[in-house]
Amino acid sequence: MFDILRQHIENITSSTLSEEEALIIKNAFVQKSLRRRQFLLHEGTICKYMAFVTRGALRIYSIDDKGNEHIVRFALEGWWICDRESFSQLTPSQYNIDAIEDCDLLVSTNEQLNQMKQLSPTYMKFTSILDERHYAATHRRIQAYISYTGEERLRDLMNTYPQFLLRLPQNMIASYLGLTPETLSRVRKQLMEK
Amino acid sequence: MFDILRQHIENITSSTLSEEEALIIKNAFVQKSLRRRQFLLHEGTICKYMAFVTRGALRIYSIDDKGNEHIVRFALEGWWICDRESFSQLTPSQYNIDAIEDCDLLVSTNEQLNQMKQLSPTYMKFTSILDERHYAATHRRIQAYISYTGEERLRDLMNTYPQFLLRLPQNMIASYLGLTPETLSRVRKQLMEK
DNA sequence: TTGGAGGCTTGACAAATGTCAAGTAAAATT
DNA sequence: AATTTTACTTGACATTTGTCAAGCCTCCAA
Repeated sequence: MFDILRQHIENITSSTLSEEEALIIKNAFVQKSLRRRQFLLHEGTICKYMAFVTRGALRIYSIDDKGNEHIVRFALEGWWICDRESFSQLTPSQYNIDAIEDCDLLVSTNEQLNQMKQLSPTYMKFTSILDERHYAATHRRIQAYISYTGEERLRDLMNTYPQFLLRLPQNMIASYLGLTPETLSRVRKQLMEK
Repeated sequence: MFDILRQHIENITSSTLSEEEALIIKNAFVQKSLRRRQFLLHEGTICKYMAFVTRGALRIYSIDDKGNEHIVRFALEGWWICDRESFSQLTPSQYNIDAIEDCDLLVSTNEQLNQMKQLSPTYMKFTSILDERHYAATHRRIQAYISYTGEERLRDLMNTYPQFLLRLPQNMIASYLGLTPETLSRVRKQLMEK
């Protein structure tokens, strides 16, 4: 299972990990499995783990005053998930993370990650590439919200992450897009007709 | 002018810069001034500079098919601005950055920043703290868009960045919130009446 | 001083999205 | 397989937001 992570790091950084470095990284992670609907993080608690997904799907979401869920992000195989604000500043999280499907994860703590950055230049490079990508992705997402209608955001999602539409339930897609399930249903229909 | 940046770095990192480190950092930046309406970045070009604002205000925005401007972010004194995707990956930017007021900036290139990270542990710490903060801020912003109405986003802005409302024109605030100027005007009125 | 130009507000109407309720389809559980 | 729960769709209507047009105000430049 660690091989998936190893290959992922090597792909992203275009480097080969020495056996020594690979061992350091391997030792920094613990294997963890979640059944559907189990939680990795509960609102109000501190996010202790950064998780790499080797199988399954998760979501991070908040719950507003009226009890509505708002999904901020999904994570599928090869993605990372955690509430980074809570994780790095040790503050109680406003978010929940739970499994949409049964999942296999490799989890690590903040101390272990920091140590790894010290010990492995490749891992350091890896995290900074991920940070850049995340930066770009969130920028694009904000852009989409301030500029696009629901239909345009759906079309954008179809181009950017078509897997989501095949794999995740409509009500979650709707929440991710900032729409109600009813509106998404109608917008989908309109889009079909074109 | 460099003293503002130096103190900023010291504040954020809770460290004191040695004279040697301070010099390294100082040498990595060049002073640059912009008059109102002058551009730091034009759409379609590569973003060569990361800018620290010592005086004035700027915005980063895109222009859609219909010619509407969409402001992604503002930068006031003590803030940083650049299109980081273009900056670090050397791709043409989809964004424009221009001065809302006359500005004084300290600008640096990607190579210089990377070199600085190598040479100054304090600067390295500084950038990772900023990354974390940026991460948290964009998360909150996405959150606001998927959960809030226009009125709620305005109220949120009043709590988070009250300076914006005093200093920046309404039409830009509207664009930042993803509303038309007309809608913002009405929403403001409603909020006053409460 | 005066004449724009741009920014802000308001009104009337249109389009997009939300809410509530009902019905149907699909999936999970027994 | 039967039952129960959950997800999805649709209709009717309410709310929010956008669009277009007009008017007012302020600031700046001629």
